[in-house]
Amino acid sequence: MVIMLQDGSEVPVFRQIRNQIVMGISDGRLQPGEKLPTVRALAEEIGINSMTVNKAYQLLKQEGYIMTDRRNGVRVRESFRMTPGLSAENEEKLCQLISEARISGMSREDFIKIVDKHFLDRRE
Amino acid sequence: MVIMLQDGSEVPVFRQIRNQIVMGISDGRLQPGEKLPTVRALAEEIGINSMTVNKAYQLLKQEGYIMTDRRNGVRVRESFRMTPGLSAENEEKLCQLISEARISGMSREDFIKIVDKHFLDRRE
DNA sequence: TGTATGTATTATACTAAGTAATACAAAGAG
DNA sequence: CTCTTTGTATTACTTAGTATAATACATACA
Repeated sequence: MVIMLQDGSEVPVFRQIRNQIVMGISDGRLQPGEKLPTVRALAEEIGINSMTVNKAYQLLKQEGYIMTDRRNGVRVRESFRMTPGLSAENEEKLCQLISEARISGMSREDFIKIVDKHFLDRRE
Repeated sequence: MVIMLQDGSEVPVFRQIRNQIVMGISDGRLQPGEKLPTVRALAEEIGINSMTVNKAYQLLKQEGYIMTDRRNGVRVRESFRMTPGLSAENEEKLCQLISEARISGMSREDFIKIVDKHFLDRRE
């Protein structure tokens, strides 16, 4: 899977990497057990420092999305043991999103259309 | 409307203020044309520097949520001339939220329940 | 003429992000 | 065994963002 950095973004690089890998897992571009690039390979590929890639991998590991092994490299976890639902932080973000959508005059139905567009998206 | 700061949060103070005011407008706690506290009053109320409050107000003004006047203070705008919908940035955030929800095993229906909970919430 | 308003300026301190250069432990390949 | 590649740890440095602090200014109302 290709990682594309948005250079003018206010989102830190390590977090952009983390986010794109999570989206890749969600939509099937990254399969369970699939091997990810090494920290050095990915760093060179996108032209950043390898410690920044390591930071992204550390975060993903801590969140339970990937597993790291000193010799085997980094792989997507086979099974995710998470309780289905939104984290408190994510529900807060969603609430904020909805507030701005409502003020703009967006309808509930149009909002759900966007939700469905992303929820049903799969590219496996 | 009472502004409550989360001290251990990674979200900057000026952005927490901005977010809470936007939510207040959305759910009706802040009415169109309603006067907001002065930068100095709000700063003292929540124990922060007045320039931090000013930064939040500047952001809200730039986004079209409030109007500032040198003598009249700060007021919620009477009408919001925005095109209904999500900004590109917000749709990206929503896509990210949904990815994490899907990986956790959350169903589309349960996600929409949370959406409705916030979309239908009004306290006017 | 007060005075209270948002705003501008300057300085300082702190933290996070990112880079850079190494070094180390582990495990497979030869 | 040695060599190489892996993730990881460490240290140092730069840059940018956040927040505070102390003023000062223009504006407009009482």
